[in-house]
Amino acid sequence: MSSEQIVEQTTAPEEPKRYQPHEIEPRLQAAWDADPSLYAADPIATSKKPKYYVLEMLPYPSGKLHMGHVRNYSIGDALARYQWMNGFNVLHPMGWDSFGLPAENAAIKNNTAPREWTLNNIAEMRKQMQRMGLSYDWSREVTTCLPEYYRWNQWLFLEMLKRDLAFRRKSKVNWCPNCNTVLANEQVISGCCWRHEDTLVEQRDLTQWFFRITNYADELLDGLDNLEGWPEKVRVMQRNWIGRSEGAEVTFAVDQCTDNMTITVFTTRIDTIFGASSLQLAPDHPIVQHWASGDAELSVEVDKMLAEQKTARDTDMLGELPKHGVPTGRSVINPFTGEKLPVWIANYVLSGYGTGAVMSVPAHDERDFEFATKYGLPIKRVIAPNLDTNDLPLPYTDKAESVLIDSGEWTGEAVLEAQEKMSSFAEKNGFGKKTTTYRLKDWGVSRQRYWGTPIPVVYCDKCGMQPVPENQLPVLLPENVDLAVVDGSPLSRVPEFVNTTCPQCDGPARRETDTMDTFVDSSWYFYRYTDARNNTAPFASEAANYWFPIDQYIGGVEHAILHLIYSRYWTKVMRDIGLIKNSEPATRLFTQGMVIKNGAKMSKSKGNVVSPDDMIAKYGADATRMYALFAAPPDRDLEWQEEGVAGVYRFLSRVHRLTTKYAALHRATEHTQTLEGLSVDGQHLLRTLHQTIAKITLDFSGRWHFNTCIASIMMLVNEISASEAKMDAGDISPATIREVFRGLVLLLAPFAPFLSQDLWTELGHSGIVFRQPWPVADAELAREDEIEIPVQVNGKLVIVIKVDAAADADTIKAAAKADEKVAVRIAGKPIVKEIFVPGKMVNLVVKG
RNA sequence: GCCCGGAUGGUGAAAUCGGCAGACACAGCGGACUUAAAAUCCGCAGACCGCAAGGUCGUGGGGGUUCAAGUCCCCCUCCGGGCACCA
Repeated sequence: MSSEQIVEQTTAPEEPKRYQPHEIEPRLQAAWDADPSLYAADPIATSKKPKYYVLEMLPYPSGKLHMGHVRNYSIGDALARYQWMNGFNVLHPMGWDSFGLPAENAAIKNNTAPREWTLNNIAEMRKQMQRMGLSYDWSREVTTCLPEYYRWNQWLFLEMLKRDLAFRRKSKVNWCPNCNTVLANEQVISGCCWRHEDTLVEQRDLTQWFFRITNYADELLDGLDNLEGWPEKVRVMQRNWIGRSEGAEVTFAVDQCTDNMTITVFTTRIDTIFGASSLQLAPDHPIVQHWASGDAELSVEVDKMLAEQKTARDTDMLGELPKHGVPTGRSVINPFTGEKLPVWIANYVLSGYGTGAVMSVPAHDERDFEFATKYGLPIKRVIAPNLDTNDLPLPYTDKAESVLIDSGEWTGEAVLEAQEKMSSFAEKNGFGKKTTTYRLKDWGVSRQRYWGTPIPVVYCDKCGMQPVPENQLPVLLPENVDLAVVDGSPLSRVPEFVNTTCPQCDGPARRETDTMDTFVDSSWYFYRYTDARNNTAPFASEAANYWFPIDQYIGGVEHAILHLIYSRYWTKVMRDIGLIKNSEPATRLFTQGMVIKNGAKMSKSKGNVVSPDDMIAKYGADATRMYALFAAPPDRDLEWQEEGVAGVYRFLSRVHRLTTKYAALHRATEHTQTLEGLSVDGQHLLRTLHQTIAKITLDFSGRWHFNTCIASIMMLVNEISASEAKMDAGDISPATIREVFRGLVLLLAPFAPFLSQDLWTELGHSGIVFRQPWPVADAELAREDEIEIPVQVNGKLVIVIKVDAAADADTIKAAAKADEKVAVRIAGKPIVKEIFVPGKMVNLVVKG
């Protein structure tokens, strides 16, 4: 038996067109790929359409797409296609965040070059994205590890250097012994490296490059109030991260001190200063170091405390550390009262915040209270709800509607006013001022690793640090570098790279061998998309100003702090450099939920990873994408169930079968605007179509509950399916059938692009389905002429009656009372209230 | 400790403005088609009582507002996330 005979036997002749995504999808993708202009945005100069920039966060090219990517991109692609159909000039690009450690680690492990490994991964993932049918404009692809891109990192770095926004400083830095490099504060999670959750981060003293993000702390914070299109959650996280705290600095003179030594504290409660009973220093406060150097006993105590703080910080237990301290034997003078206060060293005071010194007011601070109780320090009440009620339990920390007591000339003042007046008083008298502190620290960007952007400066013994002149950019990352993990940057072991000449004096000089944090790359990549092939500037301002801000940015909430705060910062810097006009990168941000399996995030270690490739191989790209949108609303976590994908596949098969069945009829029927003389069944079908259009259109405009959009399309298809006999019998006009299938295919286009394109052609239409106008819901056709009204008696449902949609209240109430079941329940009982909600329900309240 | 989310059938979920709880699917059960199976199609399906008609209960728990509460208010439990001796 030949194989052809087998095919003949298994292919039922009456069903010649089965849904075959593996035939449709690659065929259409090949056709789309052959036309690179298909998804390219219109040129700025000629486009008359309004612009729409939709962007999904660019991935790290690990080699394979995971389900999180699939979900992220399915959301963005549905939106991009929808906006295209709504007549927007859509920019929907994609790129690769391709510098970073995994390439180096893979290179060490497999003995390949990071560049080769990365570019291979990119090629592989691009293929996967294309197989998924994502509508990216590949002519704008951005690959951050290529010199065409990273030279502009260097250029921007030099611009920041000119403006003193990039600077070098010796400081304590976070060091991951596993990555063998420095980490930014944002990359330290619970004392551990963000890439190595079980590796404790060490503190090292190194000279590092920083970006002055703190210059923009206020703008970054205040700007959040206007980002109404961002999730509140992200805004709160950024507010916490920036951590602005308004208060005052007060300087205390050290008592009996010959060299006029002072200690400055930061406090948000200067109003409580009359209740201060001691001054507490962080164990690593400079003055403590100074005193300890001449006091062996104190030195031992301080070292112990420091070790204890470090351990607690590493294990994320800083807050639980029992409070303790040691007296220094010295005192300071409270400048407000002239009182002598003992100076202690306390383990709950942190050097990294404020001034590393606090005044201790036990009566009005939980921590100070605990400390003072333990060591028997005086607890003096200076704040009360009012002058008469002054015996509430301590510590009393309320600020609002409280007044000062026993506070000299400020007694009786309200707390908030007293804070203003007392800071001014301190300032006038030279021992303090109003001030603001931030949790946000400057962004350390030096990395002692190979696979990143070289920092474009050189060091000359004669001329010092010199920026690389612009015409010498890019500083190319050398190839064939030994990546062995030992101290120091791998670049420092490449003499051809290190040894250069000073741009100032032409004498011998050494290049900077650190590379930039990869978050620099992703801080501005979305501007590059607007003019991706520009080789004389990072991008033309004209292009960026046309496209920006991004209308909709979509990505995971895990970037709420890192990427999303850095890129807001760069936007402000680039604005101040004069490159762009916008102050925020994106007006709307959407953070999609995680993809989980068996209740846990998919991960190799849990063995619950579902491969997108497998899903596409089994069910096709359309079914896989559509399931990702159908299984849960996009902002919630999504439990991946393969049976669900199979269900969507079956649904698409039904769509395919029905549409192809009526395709010939569709092709033979002229489009007619007049839909008069419709049969009841035809009317019904059209009504469902237009209700579905209305529902989906509404959802795209706000809620994005694509799961219910797809459910409504399923209902439409169920109804078409139920009308099959009537369509076949001629009870529904060809014009109606034509309308319904045409509408169905258009509605499906954002969710199942391949099938809709295939069916669009099958229906006899030419061209690209995503260039068709989005269907408009006709309110008249969508209107129900008969509605169902639930009738309640005393709030309990009795029956649902059908009434004319236009019926008035009295008619409906009468119909309700006339119903047998209702009549039985209200018989002989006085009706005390009749509630009628138009179009919704009737409730008869009876007595007894 | 503080700040965000969340909790609804066997499962994913729906109910957009306080108005029929469980749409749409998945899994399940029954049936049709088939020699048989797959595929497909039709039907059933919150729980409990009942042969049925029907009734009672039901959106994490407790209270409240209302003619009417998954939805609003108060208190509590659990789960997820973020922040945290931040002075």
